[in-house]
Amino acid sequence: MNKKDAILLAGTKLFAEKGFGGTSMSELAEMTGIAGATIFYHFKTKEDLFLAVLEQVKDGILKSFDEYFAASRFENGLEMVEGVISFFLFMAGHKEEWFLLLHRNHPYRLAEVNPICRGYLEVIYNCFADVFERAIRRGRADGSIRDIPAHKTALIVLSMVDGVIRFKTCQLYDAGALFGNLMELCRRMLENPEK
Amino acid sequence: MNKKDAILLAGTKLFAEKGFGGTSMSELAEMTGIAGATIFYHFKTKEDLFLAVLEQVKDGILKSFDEYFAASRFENGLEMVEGVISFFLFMAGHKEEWFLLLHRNHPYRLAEVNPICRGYLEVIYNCFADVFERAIRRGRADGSIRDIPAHKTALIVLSMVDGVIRFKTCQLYDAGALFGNLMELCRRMLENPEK
DNA sequence: GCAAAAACTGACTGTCCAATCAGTCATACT
DNA sequence: AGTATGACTGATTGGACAGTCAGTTTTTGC
Repeated sequence: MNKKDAILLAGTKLFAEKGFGGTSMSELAEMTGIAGATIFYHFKTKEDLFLAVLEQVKDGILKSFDEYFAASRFENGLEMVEGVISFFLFMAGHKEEWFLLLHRNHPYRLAEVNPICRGYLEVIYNCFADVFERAIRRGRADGSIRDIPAHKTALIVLSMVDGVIRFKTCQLYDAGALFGNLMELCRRMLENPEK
Repeated sequence: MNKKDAILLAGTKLFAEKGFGGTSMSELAEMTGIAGATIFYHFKTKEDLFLAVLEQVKDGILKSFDEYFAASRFENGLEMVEGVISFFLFMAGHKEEWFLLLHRNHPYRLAEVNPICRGYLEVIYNCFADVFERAIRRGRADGSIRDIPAHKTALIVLSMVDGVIRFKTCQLYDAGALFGNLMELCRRMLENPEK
């Protein structure tokens, strides 16, 4: 593999597991078998590397959702919400390091002073909120979801799913065991009783 | 103020804002006007200080809920759930540093190897889950909440509230603006339609 | 008032780490 | 074959940091 990609790969893993402050460049060098100075040849500073990692995560998330929607069909909006929730939980299991990274505090601190970082985070969370919002709008149009504000409701559903994923990655309890309940509660929260 | 308490106070603030790795003992010393060595007189290591801070947070949370329940009366279980959610959000505004600390990754990493830390976190999250679970059980008994598993539902409601708080402390969007929607969605999720 | 204990401190140490730099190696083009 | 460009590296540097220690000041008990 390309050394630059190897650094990004190891960087994603380390930043996700140990955070920005907890990761040392020499550790990263040792892990990849690449000389320390080589990392600084490809990435000017540690922060630059972090931003490159975050950009990759952003691209990965956008691509994943694109592929998911390209391959999926839904009966109605409510089923689309349920599908998106399942996909979120699938992704959280499959790409745990993405969510570990996003559940750390450092990206948000950095975003306060670094517009590039802020930009990446905005794209990621806009994507997250958007997929739910689109599903809710569709559900309202087809009558499967009752008359509720799409954007705000999308943010709350996102918070809920994100909260469950965080509790799982923190090993506080198992999200898998809650899957069925989560779906049922979401359905009850959104569904149109008149239909 | 007692120097030990001043150290704990500043420690809570710094660990919450900058994390364990991002906080330096000399910074803490400078902030409090206390000599660096004095901190190590009261707390053997940086980790010891962190545990003491977490213990204080734990005690504060338990005390807050005790006081809240001592001062509150609820018509039924569903209203109790709503009251608890409001109180959570109130606390998240009032004691932001507690939630910043709990939304960091370090405590959970430390908990994997340090049983004292694990103990504190368990007490905190058991408290959180318990208050919701009690409310749901009461609601099921008085008929205001439909027939759903109390513990699992409590965990999901907790995830949702915790998720909203996290999004707020990360400055991704404002929890206040979602308050009304959150309450309405929760009510819809739990309420017993037969009543 | 005094002795013992507790609280506190300045100066220091060894370690670790981000970043630099001068220079080597591989590749591509002429 | 020669050279220019990009990829890579070992050795080093300067600063920051957790933790120590020997000694001073303050508090406590009598």
